[in-house]
Amino acid sequence: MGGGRVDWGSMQDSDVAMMLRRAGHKVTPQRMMIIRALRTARGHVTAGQIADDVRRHFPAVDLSTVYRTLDVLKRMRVVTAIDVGTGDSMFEWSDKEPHHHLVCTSCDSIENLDHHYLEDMGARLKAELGFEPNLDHFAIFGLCRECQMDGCNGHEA
Amino acid sequence: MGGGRVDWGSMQDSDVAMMLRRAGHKVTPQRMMIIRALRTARGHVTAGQIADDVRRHFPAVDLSTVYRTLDVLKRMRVVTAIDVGTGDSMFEWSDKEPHHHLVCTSCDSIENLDHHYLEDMGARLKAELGFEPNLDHFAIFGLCRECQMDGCNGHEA
DNA sequence: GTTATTGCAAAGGCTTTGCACACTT
DNA sequence: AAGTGTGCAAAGCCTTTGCAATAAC
Repeated sequence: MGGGRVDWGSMQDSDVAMMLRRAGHKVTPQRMMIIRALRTARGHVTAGQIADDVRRHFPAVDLSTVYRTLDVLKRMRVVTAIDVGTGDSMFEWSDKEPHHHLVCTSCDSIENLDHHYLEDMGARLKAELGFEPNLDHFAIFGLCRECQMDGCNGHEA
Repeated sequence: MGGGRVDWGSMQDSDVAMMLRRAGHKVTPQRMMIIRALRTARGHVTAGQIADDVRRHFPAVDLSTVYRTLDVLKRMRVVTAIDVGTGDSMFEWSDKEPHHHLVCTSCDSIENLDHHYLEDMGARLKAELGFEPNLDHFAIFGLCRECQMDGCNGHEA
């Protein structure tokens, strides 16, 4: 039972550093900058985007360091990974309410979706099927309002 | 407006061949065997599994041919691709009712989920947010009944 | 001083692409 | 005959891993 969701909303860098140490990890400049990149990103970012961001201040950071740090943060449950099928994973700092993503398959935009849209379904899965869904992060594909208007729903081929 | 879902349920190989031709594609033994592999698979298969299956009768088939054929079939909308985050895509012949997948993150089992579990949510997304979801295929992650029992919900780290 | 972490480089897995030859139409 | 489809090989992309040097504890 994973237990409660912590509110990291007002967390400071020093708090994150302490969490790292308490989890038995070391606090390095690279890690702090990766964390900062995640926290200042307005949403989901790829590992490559994090690396690019960090390199503006710290040019030598390697992608492998980013991936390894993301691994640590995922295990600490302060970062969530979502896979929207674009080939690369997207990562997000989990300081927000549980929420989900509406991915437009035409323009690749991603909007957030409030958790309550999935709650009913989740309850039914558990009650009727015995399946305990992990609804922390969910991606729903389709067409956003604009792309429906544009008629860019091409009958390809 | 993709339009209605055709019932391919009782389709025969010759029907598929005709569809290919009508879509301007050529009917080759490789394609027919790939199609057969997809149709006889009891669920979702990876490109590699299709290749292995086809090679039992036709050893020279290349993975690139499988991928290219899957592309054709996807555009003809007789095959659906789902991404369950395992790194490789899974493909499925779309001769069934729209349905979804419950993916157990502990034992990697995949059960099907009837469409009606998602219908309500889909309607709300459209009505309240203007987002037209594509609910043809959906993957929901979580723990199946057995893995909840086993307590293999490890607090990793 | 110990131990974890980094950067570099290389490998890994899945998928895509270029090209000449073969096959379907 | 015309044109698509195939196999082969190579490349592409994201991600992971091995290793010696480095930095945090």
